[in-house]
Amino acid sequence: MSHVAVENVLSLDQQFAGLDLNSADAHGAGIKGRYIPPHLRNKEASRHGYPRCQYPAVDVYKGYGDWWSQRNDSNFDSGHGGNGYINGMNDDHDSRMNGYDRSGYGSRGSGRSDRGFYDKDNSGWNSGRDKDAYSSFGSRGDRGKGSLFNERGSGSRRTDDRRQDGFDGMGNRSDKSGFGRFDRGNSRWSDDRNDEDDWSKPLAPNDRVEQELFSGSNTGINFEKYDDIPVEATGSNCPPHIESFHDVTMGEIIMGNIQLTRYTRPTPVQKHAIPIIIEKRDLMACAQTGSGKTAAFLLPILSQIYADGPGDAMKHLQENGRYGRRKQFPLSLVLAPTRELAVQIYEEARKFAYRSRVRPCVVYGGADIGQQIRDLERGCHLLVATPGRLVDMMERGKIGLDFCKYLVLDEADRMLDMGFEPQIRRIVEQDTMPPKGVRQTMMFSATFPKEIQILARDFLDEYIFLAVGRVGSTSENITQKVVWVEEMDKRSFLLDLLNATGKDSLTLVFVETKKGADALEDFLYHEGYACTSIHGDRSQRDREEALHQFRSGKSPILVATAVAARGLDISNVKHVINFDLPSDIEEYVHRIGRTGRVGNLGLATSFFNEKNINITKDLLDLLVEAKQEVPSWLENMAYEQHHKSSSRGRSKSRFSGGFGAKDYRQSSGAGSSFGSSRGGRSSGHGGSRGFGGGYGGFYNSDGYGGNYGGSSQVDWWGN
DNA sequence: AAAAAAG
Repeated sequence: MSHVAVENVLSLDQQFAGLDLNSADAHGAGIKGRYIPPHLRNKEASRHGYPRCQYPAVDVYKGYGDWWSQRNDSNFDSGHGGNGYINGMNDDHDSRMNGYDRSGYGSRGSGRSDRGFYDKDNSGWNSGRDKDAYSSFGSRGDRGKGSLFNERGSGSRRTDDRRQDGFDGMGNRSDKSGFGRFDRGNSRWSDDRNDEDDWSKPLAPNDRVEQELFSGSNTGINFEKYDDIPVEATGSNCPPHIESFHDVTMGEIIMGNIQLTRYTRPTPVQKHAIPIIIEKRDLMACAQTGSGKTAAFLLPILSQIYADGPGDAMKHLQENGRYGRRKQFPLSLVLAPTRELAVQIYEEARKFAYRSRVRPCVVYGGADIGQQIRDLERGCHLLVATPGRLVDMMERGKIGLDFCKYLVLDEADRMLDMGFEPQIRRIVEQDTMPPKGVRQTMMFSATFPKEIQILARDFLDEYIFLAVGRVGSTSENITQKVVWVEEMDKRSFLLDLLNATGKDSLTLVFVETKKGADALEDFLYHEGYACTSIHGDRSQRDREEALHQFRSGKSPILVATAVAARGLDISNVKHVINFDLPSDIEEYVHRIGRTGRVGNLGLATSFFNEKNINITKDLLDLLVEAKQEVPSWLENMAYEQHHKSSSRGRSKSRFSGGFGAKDYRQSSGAGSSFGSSRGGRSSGHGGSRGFGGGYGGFYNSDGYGGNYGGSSQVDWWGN
């Protein structure tokens, strides 16, 4: 999770100009001619070195564009979709930097990592030079504690009230002087007491750690884009949302670390979730991918832990003397569905725990448990875990949840679905964790099917339901494309997409099976592409290495299964390709959410064919809601499907319904029932309905795509 | 029938 607020309000077009999607036709789109599938082209080129962009001009995106732009409304043509996308895919040169300049990012100079845009020197907090600023700041915090933290738990404090007690000054503290401004003389708390139970004061800074934690790049962001998103917050006495991190009291440690992460403004979900959590309310929160959910729970939870101190857990440890270390009693538990996501949340927690007494830990399967145990024994106050390894740790007596006051289910709908629910109940209900109502429970996800919401209530008490945007909707910062591609054509088409992608962009390719991931990675590798893959059958070491190679750009193409669909925050993912579409719409939402994060723009291309009929309607609805272009064939298919079988709503029967691919093709393959809603585009269209207009036209022109109807040799799951 | 998550 990374985000930084940007002052500029950028239109979508402007943002596109700032991405790699902008450069003028380079070598990609110039030549129009017969389409030659990549594997029939100059194979020699791919043998030597790096074939990307070396292929003769391929007009894929031109075709793509024709097809997209033949919509009647012209705003698509002139807007971001038409030119930006099509041209941009061909090459990227250095359009990003130019784009930044053009769109008001000029002051950032070198683009993403340049800090000139921000406060160059984030006050005494940053460098640690100004220790005085610190202790004085500490005293201010304690003043707050006297009038504020003692009230904790007394019920209905309003955020407004809390701002009266001396914390207002933080509101303007964006400059260096801010940190040192507070009464240096008043140090009776911070210096004299030196109380280990007072966790609200920052520990000494550490340049090395600070460098490690905060040197990571931060991408630009445009929150304003989200500002008109409808927000639904239901539940009794819902606390008012905040507009600034300073509108609520989170204490000096959190505020300092917010500065270090260069977050300047809360995202919409943070604006709403933070005060709710600070008020100790249970929460079920739904917010779009890439909208800052992780910080939305980490900030208020950690701030409460800092304010309240270790409490019972520490007493317990003390009473158990040196043996107390053997079993750790975290104050907060965050559960995540994949190991890599757990690690990512842990890394984020480390940032906000910097200079605090809170020690975050992470445990997950596939890694050396002895090492994890040793790390736990050094102290664990906030634990991030995947369920299986946590249960293991609990059964080994290494973790006790007796004092766990804060429970977070990240990707909550996944954590409560069939595969995980028993383990979650084992952890939350059948052990020593405080019951709901005593602990505070928070759930976050971008998707939250109704039936899972109902299930989730088992774990919540008097909760607030928060939805930022419609539940399950996608960010409008993601341009979504759906293309009809038969199984046999997928690889060829994928190569075209990859060849048209800028070298600096990361492309994430999703497949449905582990086997498929291996096969596709192998194929791409032999075609000379720098790619890697991640799936659940690979060793944990390999998984983490693959993710690292991808993140760092050494392997700008990552082939992945569902393991990478949720939560992973990888900057610079410009393109998500659903080589295989998933079978449910939630998975789709999460997958494409790996791009277009925190105000950046992204592109998602999905290969659709007769195997994906089960997702037709949900996909259509999603595209419409996200204001995306909808291929007419998809509309027609949804229509057909609707009238073929009575509506089953969104049921679990994703694979049932007696609506097989074969049936479908018989009923519509001739094209007649597929009467194109755009009429005039029918020449050369008959046998290529799937490609929709322009694309199909050229794709079929050399006969290559003529066999579009041919079924692949493999069955539904590739076996 | 798949992926994921303990070993």
